Amino acid sequence: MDIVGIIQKEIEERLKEAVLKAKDEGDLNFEELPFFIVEVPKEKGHGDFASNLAIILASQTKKPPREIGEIIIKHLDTSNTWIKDVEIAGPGFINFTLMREWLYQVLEVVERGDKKYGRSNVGNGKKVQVEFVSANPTGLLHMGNARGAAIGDTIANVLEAAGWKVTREFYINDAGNQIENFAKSLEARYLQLLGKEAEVPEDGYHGEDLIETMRNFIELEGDKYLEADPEVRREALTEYALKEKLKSIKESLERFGVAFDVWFSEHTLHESGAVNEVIEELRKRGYVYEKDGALWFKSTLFGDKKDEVLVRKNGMPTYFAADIAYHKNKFDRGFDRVINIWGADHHGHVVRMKGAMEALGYDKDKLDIIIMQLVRLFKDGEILRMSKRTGQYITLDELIDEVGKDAARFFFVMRAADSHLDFDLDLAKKESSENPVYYVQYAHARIISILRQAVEKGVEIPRAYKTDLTVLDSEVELELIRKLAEFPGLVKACAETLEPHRLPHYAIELAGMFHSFYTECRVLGEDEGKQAARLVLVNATRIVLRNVLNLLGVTAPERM
RNA sequence: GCGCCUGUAGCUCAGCUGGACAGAGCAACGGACUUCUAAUCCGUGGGUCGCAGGUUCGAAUCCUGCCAGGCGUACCA
Repeated sequence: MDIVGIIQKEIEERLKEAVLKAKDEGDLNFEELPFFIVEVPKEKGHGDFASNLAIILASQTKKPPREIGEIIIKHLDTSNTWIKDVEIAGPGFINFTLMREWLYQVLEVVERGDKKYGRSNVGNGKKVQVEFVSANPTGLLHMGNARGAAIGDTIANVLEAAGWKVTREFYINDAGNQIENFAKSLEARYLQLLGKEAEVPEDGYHGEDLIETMRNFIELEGDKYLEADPEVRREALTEYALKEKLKSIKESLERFGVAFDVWFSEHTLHESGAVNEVIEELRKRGYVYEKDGALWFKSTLFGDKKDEVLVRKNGMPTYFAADIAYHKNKFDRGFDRVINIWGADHHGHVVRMKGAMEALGYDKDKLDIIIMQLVRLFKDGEILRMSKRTGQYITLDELIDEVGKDAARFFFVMRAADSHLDFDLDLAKKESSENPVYYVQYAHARIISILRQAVEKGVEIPRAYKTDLTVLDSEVELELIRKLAEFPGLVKACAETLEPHRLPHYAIELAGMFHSFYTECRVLGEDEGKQAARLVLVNATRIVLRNVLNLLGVTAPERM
């Protein structure tokens, strides 16, 4: 339940009634009721809620906003509401001050909601698929993948909280050119380890992890592929290496707190004929032509700058063709909505992909593609270029080892996806104890400590509805409750905009307000009434803090 | 060249879809622990919101043009 939302709606209704009544009685003259908002103002001095209705109506009614405001207030019926006071302020805002009881009501709602506080049903049980990370299984996960993992998983969490039925999916690019390069690189390492002359191709994978992989392989299989037909050899090496890489990717993601529901192999799309089928389908629909021996998709029809190759001259379908088949497969599985999280290096792909879906007759608006800007890594004050080819990159595992899962996830989600992210490794290490995530977790640990000691003293944590909460009347206490009240609206907004970065900011603000409260207000040892009310407040804060941390995939520690 | 993203305090970034005097965290400086965890709190300083126009009662937010950075512009993925 979202008290703020309910009150907003209520005020909106009352305002509408007032304005229409004013019109009927000839006090206001306008054609159409314009769109207006009821919001929680940033400034405390502006009341609990505020509306811009009077300002919006100014141009239609040809009256000054403040005068319109007066007229609206004259016709406003505030009976049976929390509204205590209404006034015009600034350029014509209508500010509402509510009876304090609404805040006390919030505590009861938080307590009753408990784990469900913040959840809603705007998704209405519809099916949504979130595809993210989808890293090439030719190496380990790097910082860019890590950012995608944190953002994708949090978006999935938020959608779940908003009532969607979510499937988390990882698309395994286990086909195509890169696999060829991968195979050649593996072969070179294999031969090298067995004392033969061989070199990793220039556009191959130079990372040292492949040496390790081939060492493991030799331990199992020995040198029996030394004299084998190179094609057979490469296939055996690749099969083994892909399995090993995928396993370690899974393990890293698990450590990072990310669990996928579906691991979807690109290879199966080629094998099943799905890729050829979708190409045929596009051909039938007239979106395909041949040129220079290759088969092209007319992506320019959908706003792309150039057409895109589906099948190469050598007869091999491109990554794009397979990806179309994959996305068709997604829609055919009955998802009401499909969300992709891609790195900025794929942004050129967006228009084509949506175009292809349109060409196949799907609703392209059901496909959301979130483009995530790349992570720039700094070490010793210098930019560290990341590349799988050269094997120059910090892995997700190393990141977890150095700064921890919680800090890493929090840090990645804190930045908006479309902002470039500078990640200074030295700083992250150095500041690990000052990282904002600890600030939030510390608030939670402090709360648990209070509650624990209360129990030890034989003090029961009182229920809100049985407690006189009106003794919570200091500024810090009321501010804290206001913050708790914001939470459901925030989760809803994050789900709508697919922008989870507001969650960490909220968590920091909430923790900050709690820390201020903690310094200013004692809980245990106060007179019984005050102690009881504050225990209710502290417990409610615990619930919200835990819930927001859960959404972020960050642990809420009991001790620090 | 063209397309997408970005440009807000010394640094890293928010700014709730156009609202009421531009915020936070680091960093700097000054205070606060015999009392529920000082991984904390309180206070101070710091900004022509890249630049120039435009729309609007009102612009960091929308439009146009510049400037700077990132990414893309493969029969790679």
